[in-house]
Amino acid sequence: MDVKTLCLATLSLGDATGYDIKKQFEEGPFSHFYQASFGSIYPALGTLLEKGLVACREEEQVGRPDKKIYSLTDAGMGAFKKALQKKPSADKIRSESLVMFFFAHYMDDEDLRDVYDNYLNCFRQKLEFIESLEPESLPDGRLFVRGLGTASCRAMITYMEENRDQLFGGKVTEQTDCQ
Amino acid sequence: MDVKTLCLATLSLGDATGYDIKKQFEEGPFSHFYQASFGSIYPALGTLLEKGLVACREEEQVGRPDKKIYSLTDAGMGAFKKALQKKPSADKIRSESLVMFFFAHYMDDEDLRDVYDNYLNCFRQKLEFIESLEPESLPDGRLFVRGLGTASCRAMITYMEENRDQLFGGKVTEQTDCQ
DNA sequence: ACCGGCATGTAACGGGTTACATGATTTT
DNA sequence: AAAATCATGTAACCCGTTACATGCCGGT
Repeated sequence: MDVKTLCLATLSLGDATGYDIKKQFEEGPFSHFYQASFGSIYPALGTLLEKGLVACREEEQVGRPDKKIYSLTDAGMGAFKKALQKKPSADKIRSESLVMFFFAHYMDDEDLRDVYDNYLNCFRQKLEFIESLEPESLPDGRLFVRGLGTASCRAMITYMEENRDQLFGGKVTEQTDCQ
Repeated sequence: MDVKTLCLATLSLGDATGYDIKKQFEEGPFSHFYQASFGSIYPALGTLLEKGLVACREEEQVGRPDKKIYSLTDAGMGAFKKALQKKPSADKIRSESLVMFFFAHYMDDEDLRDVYDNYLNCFRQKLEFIESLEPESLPDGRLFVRGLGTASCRAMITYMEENRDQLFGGKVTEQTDCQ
């Protein structure tokens, strides 16, 4: 699933500019399982426009480039639904933090503690964010994804909190409360 | 963290050929959080050899190319430890299945059920595999990673089983037991 | 005075995947 | 007879990130 398809997906939730789409990738409900940068989004929107899968209306602005508001065409919606029919590929995960935990014995205690604190914090923030999405307003699929997100974040947080000592190999390490 | 570093990581667990390393990426304990193909591994090993970070001894074989068994040099171990000191980047996740659940309302029930069954199965298999690694023989870090893996797999499986109906929007759908 | 947010875009670069080329041996 | 496993490697390609270019406005 490439950025083009993800743009269609985002636009199915409402009209948006390239800038908006980028923001949705880093702050919106997709942020957990997908990300993309300007360098891929703008060209993608251009291609989609050529193919007639999105429409574009320009809104003049003073002092900054005209806003190009994209919206999904019927053809675009069709293309998106078609993309959803393909067998999904397996999840692709790359976690440098897990690699570091895996090789914890080669690391300084201080570095390891930083990685641990940071990683735990990530999940706490992610959880907080996901929970901030009001469940009442979500359609079934999004509710399900929300539930999966909270469930797995909670599991990670709980395990990390309960097994902190295991990672630091029984050595007595001071808590890093501040920071 | 690029393939070169991951090759060093793999070799720190024992000598291996390019072919072995590939297998470890798809079957070994890394498979959950990293993957790589021949097209990246062989060139990576070549570069590492040039830089003196790995050594290579050849073993003649009949009927197939000579086996090139790589091992980590002291310099290689040093480079790997250095790589572990860098601040890890955030996890990168791409899950087409989650995108599909998110947009479940645009999908056929049959396709959706396939995606659901498949995804659930993935986690069951992953869990089974992780649990097959004997905890006694693992150093602390690997034990911790193993624990995180089981915890998050269990959470996903449980949530999916308990909320199956939610995804299918209350519609009565027959179980797909066989297949 | 400077930084962050808004807003678009391009070009260079990096990195990895896919597919190809080769070929014996074992399993189905 | 076909497919999978073992074993290496290359080249074309895809896709995406990073960095750059431009420029105003509002807040600190």
